[in-house]
Amino acid sequence: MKQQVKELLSAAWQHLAATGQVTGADLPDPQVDRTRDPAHGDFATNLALVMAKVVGGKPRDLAARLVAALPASALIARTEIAGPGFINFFLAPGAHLSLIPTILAAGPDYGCSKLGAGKRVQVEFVSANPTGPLHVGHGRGAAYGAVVADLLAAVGFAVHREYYVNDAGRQMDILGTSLWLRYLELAGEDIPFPSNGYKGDYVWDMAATLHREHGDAYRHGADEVFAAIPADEPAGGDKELHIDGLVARAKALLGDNRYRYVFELGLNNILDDIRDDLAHFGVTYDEWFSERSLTEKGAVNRALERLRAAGHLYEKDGALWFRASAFGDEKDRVVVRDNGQSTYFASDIAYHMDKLERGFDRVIDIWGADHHGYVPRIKGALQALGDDPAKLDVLLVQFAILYRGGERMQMSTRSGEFVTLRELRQEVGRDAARFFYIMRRCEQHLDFDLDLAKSQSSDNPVYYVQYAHARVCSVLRQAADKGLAAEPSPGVMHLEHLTETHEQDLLKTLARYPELVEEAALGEEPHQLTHYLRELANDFHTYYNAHQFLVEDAALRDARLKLILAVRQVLRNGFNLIGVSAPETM
RNA sequence: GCCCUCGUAGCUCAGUAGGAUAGAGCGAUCGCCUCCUAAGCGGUAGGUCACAGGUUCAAAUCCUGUCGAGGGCACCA
Repeated sequence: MKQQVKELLSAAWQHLAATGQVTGADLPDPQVDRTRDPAHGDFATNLALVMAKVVGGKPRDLAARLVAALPASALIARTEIAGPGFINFFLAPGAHLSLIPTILAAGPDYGCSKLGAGKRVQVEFVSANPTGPLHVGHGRGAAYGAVVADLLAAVGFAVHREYYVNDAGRQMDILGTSLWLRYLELAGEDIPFPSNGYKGDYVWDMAATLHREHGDAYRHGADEVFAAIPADEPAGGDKELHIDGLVARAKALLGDNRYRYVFELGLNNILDDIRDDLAHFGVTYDEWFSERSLTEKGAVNRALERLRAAGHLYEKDGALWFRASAFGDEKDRVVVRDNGQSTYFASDIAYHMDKLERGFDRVIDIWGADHHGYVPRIKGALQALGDDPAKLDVLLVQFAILYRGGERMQMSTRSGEFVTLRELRQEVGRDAARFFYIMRRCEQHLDFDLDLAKSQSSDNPVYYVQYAHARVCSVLRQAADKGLAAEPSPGVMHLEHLTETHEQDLLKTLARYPELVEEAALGEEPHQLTHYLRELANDFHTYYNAHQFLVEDAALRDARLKLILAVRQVLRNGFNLIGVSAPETM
C-alpha cells in the first residue's frame, strides 16, 4: 500500500522532471508515512519540504505541482496540501478491501518478503559457557536472538543460527575440577571446596553419576590432592592461584584419559541440558560451534599467523600482544599468555575470521551488555586481518531484573543461587516468558514482573493478545455449529459490506503488518511485534464489543467472518515470529 | 578518571535515518453484559520529553555541555 503511494509520487516527479518543471535534482526514495492524525489522511509525504531547498522554490508550490502531476489511481480518493508543504493522501473507501483475499491466500506467508534477496546472515546468540544451566539473563538473549533471526528469515535473508560453545579454556577446567572434587567428597574424602569452584547442585548431580557408575576409579586421597596447593582466599591466600593449582593437580593425578573423561562428562551433561532447555523454549540452532575445534583445525594459529605477518603482534613481558590500540581499541590486548596458553580473545579472533571465511554477507553477534567493552577489539582484529569490520554487527542486550510481589529479586551467580531459565519457564510458562523478554527494546533494562506474567487477566499482554485469537476461533466454532461457516471460496466475498469504522480501522492495522515486519527486521527490534500484536488485538476486541458477527444477513455475515479470519491469520503469523502459541481456547 | 547505554504521564514503557496537536498499558476516576468468552469495551484526568545552550522552515529525535541511573575499562570467560 505504502509502496504504491511511493510509486505514484515517483511517477509524478518524473513527469515534472521530463517537462522541465524541476531541475537540478534526482528523486530520492520518497519518504511516505502513515499519518498519526486521520484528519491528515492515510499517508503523508514531506517530499516537497525536503526537495524545495534542492530544486528551489517554495515547498507549497512544489507540492501543488507534484499533486497536479500525480497519475490517476483508483486507490486514492483525494489529496491535499497541508501545513508547510505536506501532501496528504486519502485512500478510497474500498482501498483496503482487497487485503482480505490477499491475506487469506498468502496465509502464513503474509508479511514475508524477498527484501533480503537470499543474502546469508549469521546470527550467533546465547553462547553461554557450558559451566552451568542457563539463567534468566541468558533467557532474554535467547528470546531476542531467536526473534531477530526469525524476522530476518521472514524478510528473505538466508539465516544461520549458531551457538558458540566455549568448550576450551580455564572455566571449563574449573568446572571439571569442581565436578571431580564433589565426586571425591561423595567417595568419602574430606574436601575443602575451593571458593572459586562451581557450587551449584547440578555439579553434585554429575559427581553422583560419576560415583555411581565408576565407584572409586577416580578416587585419590585428599592429602594427595591438596599437597602443596597455594592457599585459598578464606585461608588468606589467592583464590585464583588456589583453583589453578587444583586444576593442574587434577590433570596430574588423573592423567589424560581419566581427566578427559571427567571433563567431557561435565561438558556433555551441561550442554545437553542447555540444548534441551532452549528447545523447550522454542529456540533452536543450525549449528553448535565448538571453540575447541578452532584450535584443533589450526584456526587460532592461522589467525595469529596472519596478524603476525601483517605486523600487528609483538612480544612483551613474556606474552604475545595484539596491537589493538592501532585499530580503535583503548589498549593492546594479550593473545598468548606468558604461560603459553592462548587467551579467549585469540579464539574469538579465529572464530570471527572463520565466520567471514564461511562467506556470510553479514554476521550478527548478540551479547550481554556487560561485554560491550569487547566490541572494539573484535572489530579491530577483523580490520587488522584485512576483513571488513562493517560486516559484523554486535547487538547488546541489557539485563533482565525479576520482580515478585513488587520486590526486586536478588540474584548472585557467585553463590550458585540464581533463577534458571528452566525455573522461569516452569513458573510463568513459555509463552509469557518469550513475550515478556522481547517487550522492551534490547538496550532498555527489562523489569520482568513475575506476578503479571502469570496473571490470567487482560492486564497481562500475553493473555490479552492470545484471547483475541481464541475469540476468533470461538466465533468460527459457533458459526460452524449453526451451519453458518464462512464461504470457503475466497472468490465469493461481499466485502463491500465492511463499512463500519471499526472494520476500516481493523483493515488499516492488518495492512500495516508487512511494513511492520520489515521495520522490525531491519532494525532488529522484536519489541515492535509485541506492540503491534497488542494493537491488533485491541482493534479486534473493540470490534467484537461493538458488532455482532453472526448476523442474519448472509452477505454481511460472510464478509465479517472473512475479516476476522484475516485477523486470525495475522495474529498467528505474529505469534509464530515471536515464538508464542496461538490457543484456540483460553 | 576514560568509554558505552539510558533519562518521555504517579508506575512500566512506545515514539528518535528531524515532521503537523508527544502515544499506549497499568494505576486513578466515571460508565458498558436479556447479545458470538466481561480473560472484553468506552469516556475523563494526568507532560517544562532530566537540565542548559546550539543547528533550521521544523528538535523528544541531530550537536555541545551539565546533572542523574546502570554497565565496562584483566596475561577471566
